[in-house]
Amino acid sequence: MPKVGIRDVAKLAGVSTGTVSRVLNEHPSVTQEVRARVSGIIKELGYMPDPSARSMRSKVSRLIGIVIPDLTNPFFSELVQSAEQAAAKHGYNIIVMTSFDHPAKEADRIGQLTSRKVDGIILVPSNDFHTLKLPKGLPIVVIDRLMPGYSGIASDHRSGVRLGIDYLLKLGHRRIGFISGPEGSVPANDRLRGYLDAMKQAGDGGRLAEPPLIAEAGFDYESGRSAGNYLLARARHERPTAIFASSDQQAIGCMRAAYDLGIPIPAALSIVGFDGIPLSNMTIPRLTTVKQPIPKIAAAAVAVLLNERPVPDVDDPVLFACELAEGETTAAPQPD
Amino acid sequence: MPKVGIRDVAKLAGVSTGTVSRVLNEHPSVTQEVRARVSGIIKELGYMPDPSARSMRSKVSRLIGIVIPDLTNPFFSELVQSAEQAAAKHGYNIIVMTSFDHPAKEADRIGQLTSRKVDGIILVPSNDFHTLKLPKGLPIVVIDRLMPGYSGIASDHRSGVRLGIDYLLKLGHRRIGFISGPEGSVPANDRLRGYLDAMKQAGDGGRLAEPPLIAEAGFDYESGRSAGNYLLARARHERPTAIFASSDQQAIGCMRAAYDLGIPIPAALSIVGFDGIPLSNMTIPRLTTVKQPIPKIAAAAVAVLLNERPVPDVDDPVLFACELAEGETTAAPQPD
DNA sequence: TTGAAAGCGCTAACAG
DNA sequence: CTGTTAGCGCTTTCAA
Repeated sequence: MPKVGIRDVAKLAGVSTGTVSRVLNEHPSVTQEVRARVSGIIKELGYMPDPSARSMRSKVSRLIGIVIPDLTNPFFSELVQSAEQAAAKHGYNIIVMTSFDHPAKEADRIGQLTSRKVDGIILVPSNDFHTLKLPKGLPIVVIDRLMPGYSGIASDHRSGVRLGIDYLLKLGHRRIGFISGPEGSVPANDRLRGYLDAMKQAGDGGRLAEPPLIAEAGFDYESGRSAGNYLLARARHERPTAIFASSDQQAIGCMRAAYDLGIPIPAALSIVGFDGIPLSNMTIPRLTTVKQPIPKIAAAAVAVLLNERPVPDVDDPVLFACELAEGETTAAPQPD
Repeated sequence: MPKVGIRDVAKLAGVSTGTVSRVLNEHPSVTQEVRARVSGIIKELGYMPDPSARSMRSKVSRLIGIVIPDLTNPFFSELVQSAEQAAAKHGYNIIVMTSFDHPAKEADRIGQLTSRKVDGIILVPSNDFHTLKLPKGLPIVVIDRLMPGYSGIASDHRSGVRLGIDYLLKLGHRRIGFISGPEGSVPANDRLRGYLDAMKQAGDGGRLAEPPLIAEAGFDYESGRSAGNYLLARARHERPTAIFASSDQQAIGCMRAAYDLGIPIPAALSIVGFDGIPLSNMTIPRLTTVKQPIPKIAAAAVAVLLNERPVPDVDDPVLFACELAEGETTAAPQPD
């Protein structure tokens, strides 16, 4: 089977390779008739244009790179999967890379993608992104963990958290604890601000817990567990009756902490998570959480790279609304 | 910044483009001295060879495709991540694609990868793989869900399951239920056989439960839950005292079923899962599970595609051993 | 609207 | 060991 090339097609169709190329690229200036004949031959021969040759001439690789901190994190794997779907619709494919949250590895990966001449990069920066210099000239859209100075797309963490806190307030909770994300992380800060906003507004002039019930932590399970222990290891009347965690994994860690301390959920403690990963539906009890519109974010990022959507302004990121998914970890507080 | 090409390097180094190319490709026949000078210039100029041009000539894309049913499944996402790591060590990158377990989508994706001229494909076939025709001439290695007739790499499901069942037997369990995977799935069958092997061998001449305590299910959470309900919704003395699930997600679904039925774990029911995904460590109680050596599988698959490891024989797949990870969901059975 | 022809940037003979 | 040179398979002017 001696590999069929564009010339074979041209010969059989009785046209020049130029015309075949024009058919391939849907160039308007080709007669219906010729187009039909050529397309026919192409199908008949099972001809597949060589992408290397193509991209060498046209400078388009139909490849998008995506760099994330950790594919094992369900949030990111869903993101990648959504991006793949969106890209595939346009004939684009995705190269995935994991940075493991190491700025050096991250820089290396971005370099690889650059030299691969991908048409664009979707980046979820490592938490410590300050040293990162993004290559100019290659379209990059930052996702989720926004970086000041680069165009970004994310969900509206701040108002998303408010959704959760307001829900707890409405249930009657007042001593609401908060497990924050790592300091310096942009989304972590946004989430924290959402919490502070909501608490202040509901504040009844300062009747809320003092000192503030905030524990700083990484976004992972173990951190959430430690933070939960910290918030819950105190006398009953100063202990929060509800905790909002900045990630589902944290929330699940916090559930473990409560379990180890013998605190029943939701009877004695309500918990709300953030992210809406599949896992949140599998816990016992099912986790109440604020769900991020991951597919929307991914699709928008792809659309930007494909110029189907304007590039978001550098200091005005595109934000998508979150929604609350009620589970079984929330209930009205017990009377003191 | 007028894009630096191989000729710029050649000119500045006072050599021909051929020599630069040889340096790039680590061809042995270049003097240390010349090699050093050229490398210097390359670095100085920040020259990056154009991968399209390269692969057009050399027929090597340094790209590996990986097609899996669902990236959202933690087992597969870890697989992809491991593959990415292994590939990166050799200067290869990974294109991921999701088939959603649709044979048609799967075929399409494989076609895309073929026309992209990737150097090889790592494939986890859809459960219904029988219609699938793999393109000849492109190295493909099937992993996890082996396909008869294609070279494959997986963990040793059969003996892995025995590990779990033997553990339960040693704890004293006799009525051990089994949640199998979907019928027709090769790994599901292997796991089932592991169960049957172990039960028969421990059988004391047939004293084991009759009829067999087997429930068929998909590998997902909901299926596991239904299967759990099925196995547990019977009178106490005929109910299994332990259940082995063919996947962690099933096991977690089964935990939910037990919870809903008011059956305490591990007091009244022991559960063992299979896979060893991160999630198994986050449940309450922590899941005892049989852990698959995912990184080994991924690395071996990459090694095969890179010719660093012999291609496994078509009817003799490479199998890696699993290991038991003891959690908190297993204990000796209660006296009847 | 279509054909002819000139490369894209690199690798791989083939000489020397 | 190194230079020269002929393309890889396609896209894209430039003419016709």
